[in-house]
Order: sequence, then C-alpha cells, then structure tokens
Amino acid sequence: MSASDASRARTRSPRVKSRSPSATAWTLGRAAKTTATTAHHHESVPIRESKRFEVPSETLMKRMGGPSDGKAGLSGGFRTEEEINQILYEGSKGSKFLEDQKRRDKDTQAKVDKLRGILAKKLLEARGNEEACADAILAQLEETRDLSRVITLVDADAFYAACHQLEDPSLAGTAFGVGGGMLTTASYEARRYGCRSAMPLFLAKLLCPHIKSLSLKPELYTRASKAIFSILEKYGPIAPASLDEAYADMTDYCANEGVTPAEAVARMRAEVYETTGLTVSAGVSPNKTLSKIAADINKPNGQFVIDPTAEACQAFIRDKPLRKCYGIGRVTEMLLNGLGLKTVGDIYKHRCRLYLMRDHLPFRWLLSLYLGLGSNSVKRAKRGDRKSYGAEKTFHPTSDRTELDNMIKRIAKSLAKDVARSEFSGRTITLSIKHDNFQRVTRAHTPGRNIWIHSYQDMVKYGLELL
DNA sequence: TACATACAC
DNA sequence: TATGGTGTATGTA
Repeated sequence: MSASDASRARTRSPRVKSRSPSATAWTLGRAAKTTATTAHHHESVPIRESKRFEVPSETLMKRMGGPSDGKAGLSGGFRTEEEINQILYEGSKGSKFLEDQKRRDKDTQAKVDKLRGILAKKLLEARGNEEACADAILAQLEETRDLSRVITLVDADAFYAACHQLEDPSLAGTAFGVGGGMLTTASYEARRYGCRSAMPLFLAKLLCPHIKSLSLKPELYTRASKAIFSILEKYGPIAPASLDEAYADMTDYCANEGVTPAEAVARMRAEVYETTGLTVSAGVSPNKTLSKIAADINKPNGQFVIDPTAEACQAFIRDKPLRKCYGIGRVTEMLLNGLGLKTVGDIYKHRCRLYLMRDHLPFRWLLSLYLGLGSNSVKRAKRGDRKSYGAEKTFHPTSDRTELDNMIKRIAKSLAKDVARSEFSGRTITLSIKHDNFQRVTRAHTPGRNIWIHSYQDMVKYGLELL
C-alpha cells in the first residue's frame, strides 16, 4: 500500500519540579526519531485531456517558494516571484511531495471554509456590542505597554553561507548554497535566482544551473555563533534564538554610555564585523515582537530602530503583512485571509468579527500584535529547561522489517548518545514514522509515572514495540 | 496520556 | 531521480 516509513522515537516527560534530592536530571527527556519507508505501488493513471489544463490554486503556488516564503522579502532578483514559483511547480510535478502539499492546501482551505461558515452564523447572532468589547480589551492591553526597554534582535546575514565565504573568499559574489540534498542557506547571489533555504538542491539548479553546493560544516557555524554572541554579551543580557539570532537587552548599555539605541547597535554591529568578519542586521524597539520584524527591513548589514512611543510602534506594524509576524505561518495566514485580513492593521479594521470568532482564534494575541506590544524579557534558557530530545533520519522507502529495525537501532544509538551527554531522562518515548507520501504518524508510550527512559537498550526495546 | 498540527530556524 | 533535522507549543479526545 503505502510506502516509506520514517520513524521517530522520542521520550517526553512533563516538567517535574525537582523536589527530590536528585537535582540533576529530573528534567525531561525525549528519545529517538527514526524514519523508515515501505514500498509503494501505484498504478499509473493515464492523463486525461482535461487534466492538462488543471491550474494549481493560488495558495498552492504560494507554497512552492518554500516554507520561508513571504517571511523574508526578496528583491533585486532576475525573476519575478511568479516565474520562480512556476519553475518550481514544473520541477515538482508528479512528485509525492507536491501531492502532499496539495493535500495540505486542501485541508487548510477546508478549515478556511469552516471558519467562514462559523463567522456567517455569528454575524447573524451579533449583539452589536462587539466593537465596544474589542475596544475595551484594546484599552486594557494598552495599559500593559512597556516602552522602557531597548530590545534588539541581531540576525546574521546568510549566516552559513557567510561562514563558508570567510573560509574561502573566492566564493564572494558567486551563487552557492550550503547543504547536500537540501539547502540550509543560499548565498545572496543565488537568492537573486530564487534559490532559498529549505529548497532541495535539484530545484535550486533549475533556477540557477551554475549554483555550487557546499557540504555542511557544523563546527564552523557553532564557532562563529559563539564568537558573535560573546560580543553581544558586552552590550547586555542576551537570549540566543538560534545559531545566528539573538535578542539583547541594551537598556543599561545605552544609559551607562549615554548613547542612543541606534548608536549602541551600530557599535555592536561594527564590533561583530571587525572581530568576526561577519555582517549582522538588527532591529531595535521596546519589545521582541517588533525588533524581530524590524531586523528584516534593512537586511543585509543594516539596522532599523523604532522609537519608543506607542505611536511609532503602532505605525510601524500597521502596514506589515500578517505573514511577517512571528507565530503567523502559512495556515494562520490563510485563515486570517479567509476572514478578510491581510495586514496587521486589518486586525483593528475587523476587530468586531475577530471578537465574534474569539473562540476559534487567538483574539487577544492578535489585538496585542496590532498594538505593537510584545514581551521584553530577555533571558537565556537554562540548562535544565530542555523538555525533549529527539533524533530522526530519512531513508529510502522500505517495508522490510529487518531494515526498519536496524534503522530504529541506528537512531536510538544517536539519541542515546545525546541524552547521555546531557544526563537527561524521559518518561515518554515517541516513535514517529514518515511514509513515502510524507504523511506522518506517531506512536507514544509512557511506561510509568516513575519510570525513566535513558538507555540505548530501553530506547530500542520501546522503539521496536511501537513500530 | 496520546496524537496531530502549526511554527520557527 | 529527487523535498531535512531539532525542538516548542497547543488543541482535542
């Protein structure tokens, strides 16, 4: 029937307050991820004439650009977004991946229809006080506004690509990507052709035949990341968000040095460049939400500062497409589009219907987004904060039980190693299988409230049972 | 607790 | 020919 399973096993454990003497690893654990596959036979269906004229939906085409599409703006390219998506669509035609994308698109469309149905009904029962209710919540949220901090998001430009370019300056100005089968990063030159992160190499080559692909060198990135973060730390407490991104609270630095946020961040960026050779972009504002969006504005090697006034914050975010906001992905964007919203400003315009739909949408969160509010807490995650560990591997489709068993063992081995290193232990182990049609199923097992999973043997035992 | 989704990078 | 890996959060049953 269906093919290819990927399995993924992990242990999870709910957060446990360590009241017990063992201060170490009461935290949480998670185990292995595996990926296996089974053979897939599907009859070849003759293409009917009518099929030839089938036109992909607009939303499906939007998917073609990859998951990061719409988040980062692309400009100055050789092709339009439509041309790029068309090439990617042609290159993906007939693939199981595309079929899965179609399925997802359809599912989301169904959600949109359902939501619109609910809205239609709610509109009939509307009491007329929705605007007042929404405005009251807005006023309440406004009370919480805190403009006292200087919060910066620093984001390295084309980080992996830049790291390689430092090693090999001859790469400068050339089209290259980092990653074997899948690109983790595309150089700026490659981006002009439409190549993006998370794009498979074979598609990137359709867009840019001369693109060069470099293998990943993880040590290169972790070293560069540490170098960048240690500089940021001189300017205030930081909270890394990934290898190439960190928030910094520069309030005290600005006060102590008597400089404006713009000046402080310019110094920081210059220092990063001088000592690492890497350029970073930054956004500055009173909170993390706004700074994150702002960091994108003058990328690469630029910065954007939002003044610490309610007016500036609201004016900044009002015209931004919803998709630019952290937390709004493809699905949420489509749902909100379905209700008539495109930009953050539309949240206010449509606050009545959003109020009516408050049981189905994160209403207050959307209102605070409109106001340009957000957290300004910059705290480094602690060691024990981790909730899970996982490992996964994709392999060629197979339904051979021996092969699958071996894959489980291989993944368990890698996971057990990670877990051992961190002295982590988990109570729930989850096996996740990705079939060759990209559907995923997960199966979990919790042996007992006080039973902790951490050994390779246990992972294999439970993993094989779950398969 | 189990499972599926959504999201970020 | 061909679309990754790691982790968090949340809704629902």
